[in-house]
Amino acid sequence: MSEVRVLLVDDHPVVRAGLRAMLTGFDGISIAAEASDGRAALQELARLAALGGMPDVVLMDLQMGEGMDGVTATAEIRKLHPAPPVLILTTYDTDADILAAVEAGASGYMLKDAPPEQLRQAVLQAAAGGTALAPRAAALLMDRISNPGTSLTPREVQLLELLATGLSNRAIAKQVFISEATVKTHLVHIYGKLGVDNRTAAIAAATQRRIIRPPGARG
Amino acid sequence: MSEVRVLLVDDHPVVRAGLRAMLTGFDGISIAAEASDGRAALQELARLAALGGMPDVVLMDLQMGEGMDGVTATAEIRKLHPAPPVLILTTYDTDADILAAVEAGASGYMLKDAPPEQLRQAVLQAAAGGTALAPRAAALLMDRISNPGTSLTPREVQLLELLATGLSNRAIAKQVFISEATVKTHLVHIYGKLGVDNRTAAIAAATQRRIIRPPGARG
DNA sequence: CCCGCCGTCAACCTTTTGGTTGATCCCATA
DNA sequence: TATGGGATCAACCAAAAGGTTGACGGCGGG
Repeated sequence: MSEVRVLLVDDHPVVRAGLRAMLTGFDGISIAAEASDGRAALQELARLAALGGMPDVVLMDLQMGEGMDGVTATAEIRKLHPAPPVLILTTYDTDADILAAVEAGASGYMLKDAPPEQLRQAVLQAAAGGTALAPRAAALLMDRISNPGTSLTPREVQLLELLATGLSNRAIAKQVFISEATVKTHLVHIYGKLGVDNRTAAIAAATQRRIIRPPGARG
Repeated sequence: MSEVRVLLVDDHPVVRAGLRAMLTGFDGISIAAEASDGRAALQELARLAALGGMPDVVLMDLQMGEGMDGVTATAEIRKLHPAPPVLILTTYDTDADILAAVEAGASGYMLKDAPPEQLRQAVLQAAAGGTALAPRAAALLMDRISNPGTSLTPREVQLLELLATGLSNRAIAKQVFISEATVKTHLVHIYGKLGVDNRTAAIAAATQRRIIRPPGARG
């Protein structure tokens, strides 16, 4: 059987060098190409496809500074190409990241602090059409199917976004043409659903869960 | 002249592999040892010191999961050993991170997305007793000496970070062992400097200006 | 040596939030 | 049609935050 060819996607040269060194050190794995963000990854895939040398697996970081992020890139790949499974390799294992990646169609979710051997297994697994999940990712998905979970309504998310810009209740009320009382009612509901008891904690929680974007987020 | 010997400190095997591959690829740089967190780094230094083979520079990540973080480790190194300069190599370039690192006695502050050549220069620079700063870090420090009055003090930045996690004034006070009155005083100063009049707006402004990381940006 | 900034704290007052109860209207759907 | 959830609002009270004034010790630069 031929080698498993990997497309590396990570914005840090250092990390790409590390993955290249680590993966090429394994039998049966080689690097097909590298990209520094999601858009570059799509271009690489198009280029490789034209050459008839589609990679067997895409190893993708989630957070990528300025460029297209990993979730978007994963969704794009899934939309455009049937072929290469996407294996997420990232630093964080928060619910939001894991769920977003899985929803985007990732075949696996691994953490960068995983030992090399686990990484090798995951790459081979994904290339073979299987899935590879870090323990916490697996646990989360199991938990999610048993607990549907109370989610925020669109209106609540909207208020949360305004909240995060630093507006007072009165200012929010004016902005969306409702009374201050209604704003407070919404906020109480939001706090309850997020499990917090004040507005700053709500912003922190909502940002963490990617319900809203961080104030001043770029891209 | 002999080689510059580097102690790598990063919790990710992949990143260490990348740095090792990259740095050993340069003439005049070699890896003395590696450590996966601050405590391990201190132990490595003690071991190397006993062998009479102190490294010429410590290349340290700031965020290190479970173990001792990079700022603490840097401060410890500065306290215990006169010798090896510490060069920070990290993902974020917010004021908070930069200030904390410089205060802890770091000789430089570089970002992981820096091109290899810049990294090489920085390592050599630091090893030679100089400093190496990423553009944003340099700009920040310049700004602080030219207009001292308008920028936030380290203490204020620290409170701002706690603020962004959703803590109440009382909780912040307990966290940093000061009175609630002092917290309020600091907040008033912060609001003034940021041109806002409440805590959520302060978080939004500080995030936008990259004084602090977005609430819930992990790592 | 003195002045200014930083960090600390207290007392006081006003404004904003948080939390509760209860109510109306609309809309979907069981 | 009945039931429930979402969105809206009011009144009320308690708690927290915002704002002001004043004060004190330390430390560094002029």
